[in-house]
Amino acid sequence: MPAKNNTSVPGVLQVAVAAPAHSDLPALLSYSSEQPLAAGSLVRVPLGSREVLGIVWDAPDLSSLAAAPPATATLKPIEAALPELGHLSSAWRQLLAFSARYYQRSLGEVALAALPPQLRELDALQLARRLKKPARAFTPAADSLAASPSLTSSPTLTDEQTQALADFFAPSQQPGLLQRPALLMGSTGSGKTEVYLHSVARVLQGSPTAQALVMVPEINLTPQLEARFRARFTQECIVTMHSGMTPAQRLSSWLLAHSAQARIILGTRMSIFASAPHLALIIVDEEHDASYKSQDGARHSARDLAVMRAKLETENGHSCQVLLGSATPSLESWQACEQGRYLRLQMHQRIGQARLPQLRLADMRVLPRGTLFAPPLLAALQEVVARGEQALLFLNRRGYAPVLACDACGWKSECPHCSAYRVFHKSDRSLRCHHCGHTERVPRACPECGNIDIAPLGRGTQKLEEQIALALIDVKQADGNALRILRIDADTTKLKGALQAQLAQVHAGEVDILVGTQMVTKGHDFRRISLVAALDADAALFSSDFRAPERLFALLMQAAGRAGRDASASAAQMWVQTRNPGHPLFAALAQHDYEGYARAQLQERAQAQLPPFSYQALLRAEARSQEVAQAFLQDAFAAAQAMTNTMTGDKANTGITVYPPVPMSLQRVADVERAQMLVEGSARGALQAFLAAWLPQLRSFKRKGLIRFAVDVDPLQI
DNA sequence: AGCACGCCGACT
DNA sequence: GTCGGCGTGCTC
Repeated sequence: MPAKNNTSVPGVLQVAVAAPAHSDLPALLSYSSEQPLAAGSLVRVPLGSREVLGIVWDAPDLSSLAAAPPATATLKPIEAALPELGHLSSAWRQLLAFSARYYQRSLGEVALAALPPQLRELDALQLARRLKKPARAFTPAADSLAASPSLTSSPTLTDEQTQALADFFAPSQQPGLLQRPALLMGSTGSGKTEVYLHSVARVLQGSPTAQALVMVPEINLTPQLEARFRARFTQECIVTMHSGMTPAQRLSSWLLAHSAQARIILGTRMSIFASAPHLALIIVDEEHDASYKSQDGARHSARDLAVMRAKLETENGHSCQVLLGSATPSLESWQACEQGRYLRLQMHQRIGQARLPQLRLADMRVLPRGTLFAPPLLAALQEVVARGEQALLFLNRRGYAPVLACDACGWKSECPHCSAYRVFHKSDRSLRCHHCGHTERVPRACPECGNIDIAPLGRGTQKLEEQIALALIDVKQADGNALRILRIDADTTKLKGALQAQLAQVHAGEVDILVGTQMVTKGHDFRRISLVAALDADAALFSSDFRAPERLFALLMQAAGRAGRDASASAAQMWVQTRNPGHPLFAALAQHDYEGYARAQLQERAQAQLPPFSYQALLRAEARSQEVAQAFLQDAFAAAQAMTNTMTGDKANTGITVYPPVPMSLQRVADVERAQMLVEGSARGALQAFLAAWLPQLRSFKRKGLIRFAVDVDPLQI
């Protein structure tokens, strides 16, 4: 949708400012300005008693003028223009306008939140000073740029990699038409990163100004990604963008990308909003990963926005392609391939001799209750260690035990502020709530009845570390020394650089058995691990969340991918301890059959009319009491029903289904009660139209005790 | 969201 | 007599 300027008034600017979602303010505020400023320009404007950063926006077209702007004579003038900053491109503005509309937030909130915080804080003078300082990032000297190609030594591509690249860059059948997004399906170890590196090289060589954006799901993965790109593109300016950077670093990276000096941008989901005027390629690695969906503020999906951004950039005159990559794509992306909306690129083989690990199920039903490790798994661990290889034990629960309980009276370590148990951490003998952070020393005796015998129930990674050490106490390394066990989880990696240091220990072979949470299953390239074991996968098998099986399959595939990456390692094994060895998920996993599993899952989803065969939105309310949260949602529910009834008219079906409010599964967090209600639409457009008509009414249902409410469009967790 | 204004309790 | 609690209301 090209921007229309048909209601612009000379001397009047439409400006987006950081106004919250549910304030009375319109999306754009009018200010007077002596000089005309192009849309996308940055300005500082007075707002109430403060002065804030604003973005000059395209004048709205007549149809969207809800309320008449104030009389021109009474408009406040802008405080200052910031011409040194240039302007934000039309494609960028359209992306942010789309994001605001689709995720039902105000334009100003979304657009301003997409800029680096420091840019918002600095006034015109401070900014001018900041811009004089050369940005502290690697920029190649001009002469070396001309002298050597940007692409340095790269390994020979496999046939599959060559084919994937050829297909991705094949000229579109009809010139001028939008290139379809591509989904690169490559099993772990098939060399997806190499395809990314080549794609970026190709795009950068295709145009002297072209920029590429590469996203990874987690901040932890940026260092190794950055290392790979810096080693390959020694002559290019590369910047990173993630929330772990200091405000000054973030501003610096942003300015380099905005000024097009940086040609490669690496980052987490936030980088989808980077200003990059010549963006020609967006890569989304591990596109199935839930981390691409923002869980705070505007709940956007950076993966979905990447597809939209490529489209908008292309429509605005310069072609931009998008490449999604995963061994286990989201069912949404997989379905898009099946329907021909996305181009499928497949790589089945692992590089070199590396083979996918063999799945070994340990049937826990045949073992005495309370067995910690299946004997065959222990035997396999011993063999692995004896060969001087490494093993990874994976348990998705940190701490020592998830709950502490009293045998005598039944007391459990509930958090006083949340509807959850506090987790026992043995190292500092604390009870910690993983939701609100509330921490206390472990009581000596049961606080209810004084019984001394309070016992930890279940196990977390700390206990697992202890148990495996005990179970293998007689096992020595090949050279006769004691086993070295290392635990990696959020608790051991709190300090900056700790994770990198611990991973280095693993790489250096200073560790025999690695114990960890989900954190270690993602992306890290372990060379000598030949055995991976998932110790407690059963919980996810029977979860009420319809996406749980999809996630578990991806998680186990990804975990399995950590094993056997080195050709010299012996046959790699993936162990799963389960009481449900007959579950179809394991059969598919044993065959490494993502496609079969995806088909079966999609069929189930189709029958139940679940996404991607329907579209969902959640309305969430937080309040001082559950009654207030529910009462608010009840009003919203009634309004929604009234709407669908009127919308129905003569038709039998509006395509919208509204479900009654329910408490959230984690009902109380930090003394805030939470409830939600689900809205389902048979089509994206129908759901969007419904939300746009419904949400403006909700403000009038606000009541005392209601803290906030928000919608989550395309929620991942229900 | 900020940040004002505004009307009621314990301190120099 | 003032400092400060956070309840309502406004911001082109």
